[in-house]
Amino acid sequence: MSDPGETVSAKDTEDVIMEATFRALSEHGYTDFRMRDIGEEMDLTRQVIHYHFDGKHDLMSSFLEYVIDQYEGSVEVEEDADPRTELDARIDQCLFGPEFEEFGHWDRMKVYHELYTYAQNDDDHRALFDDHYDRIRGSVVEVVERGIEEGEFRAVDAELMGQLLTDVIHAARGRRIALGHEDAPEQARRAIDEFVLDSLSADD
Amino acid sequence: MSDPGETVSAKDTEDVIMEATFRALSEHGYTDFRMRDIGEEMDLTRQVIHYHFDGKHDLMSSFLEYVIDQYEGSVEVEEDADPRTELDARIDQCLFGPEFEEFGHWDRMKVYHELYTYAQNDDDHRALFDDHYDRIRGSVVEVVERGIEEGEFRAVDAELMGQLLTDVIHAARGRRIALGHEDAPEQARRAIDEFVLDSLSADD
DNA sequence: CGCGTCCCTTACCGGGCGGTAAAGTTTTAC
DNA sequence: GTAAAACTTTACCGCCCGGTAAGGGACGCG
Repeated sequence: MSDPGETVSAKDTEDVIMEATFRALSEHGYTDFRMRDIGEEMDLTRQVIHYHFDGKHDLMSSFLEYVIDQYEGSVEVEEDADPRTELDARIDQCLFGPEFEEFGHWDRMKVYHELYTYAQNDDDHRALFDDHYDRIRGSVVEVVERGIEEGEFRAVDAELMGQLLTDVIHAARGRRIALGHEDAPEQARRAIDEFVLDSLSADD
Repeated sequence: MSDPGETVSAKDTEDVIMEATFRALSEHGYTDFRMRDIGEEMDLTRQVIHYHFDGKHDLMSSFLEYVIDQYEGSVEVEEDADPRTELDARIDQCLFGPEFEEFGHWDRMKVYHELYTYAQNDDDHRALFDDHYDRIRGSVVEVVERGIEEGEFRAVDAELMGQLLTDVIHAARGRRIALGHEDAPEQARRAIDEFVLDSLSADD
């Protein structure tokens, strides 16, 4: 049969490995994470990994791209809304996940943030995150710029504003994950509203 | 001789081990960090560690306390200054280090941030960081509250403001360390000034 | 001196890790 | 139909890590 739903292609198996890697990483944490753990998270034996990937490092590089692609693919914002609405939507999505508190969202974020910190010791991984971060920040900057053009926002330094917002979002997520502050995202949302966006509106 | 500068006390050795641990961690990164690396960073053999500490985990717990104590001990702010000045000083110290760009400051921060992220997988470590974070945030909140009382700041939610500031600081440091954005602390400083503290002053 | 205590070293080990070799098994190609 | 190609498994290995056992030297105290 050539039914792509039945036959097992290399791509399918690689996705299975990626998801198993994600689960293993999520359960054990980066430092205690072993190749064997991946095997225990899927129906295949752990040795298939060496057929599809060239060792642990290569696997992690591919996994990092997988995670980043998934993150960026999950962002859905209607771009024709007015700037303030779009900005709110983007912030909410970064802080609370695509579908508010979707199951597994914080597990994914936990892995994401762990990889982010570890990336400082690996130039390739660092570059991947750097590009990714730039795209996230860029999308926020664009909205701010549009808001300024349309006269809805004050004429602030859009780059700086975008940077600040992304930083706050990132910190709040990190705090929820690393310290267990479950209300960190909501706090960040309030703080952004009261102290940052408040001064952004054009009428003052 | 009972000269404490000549005899080798347990405390001295433990400090030597702590500093060697710091260097090893700084060079190899948390995940590739081995007990053996500590031995290579000091004149003693690595086995002495097992005399002073009860295994790798116990060592890391002690090291975490050591790092946190050092961090908090390095904070020096004249508390009799007016609120805005003290707030500025605290922010600068968190962003740029005790003595502006003191040598080794960012190496220490790198280790600090790595431990912070890893703490999510260890309840004891997480608790240590949680308390620490609370003290840092608390000191910022206090200044804000004082500023409000003295009429220098608007009557904002001091807790929320303190949280926001600490989060921004944390994110900027993390970005400099993990992504190599050397100007992240300066950007954060500007953003805080222009978008946050600007709206904090009482006259508006 | 001699004995105990504290601190450190030398030598060694068991276990578990990532990785490989070779033998299936299934799918594709002609 | 059959041979090659693609994929997976079983079995195995060498290395390196954290940890321990045993001993040696320096100091304190009788």
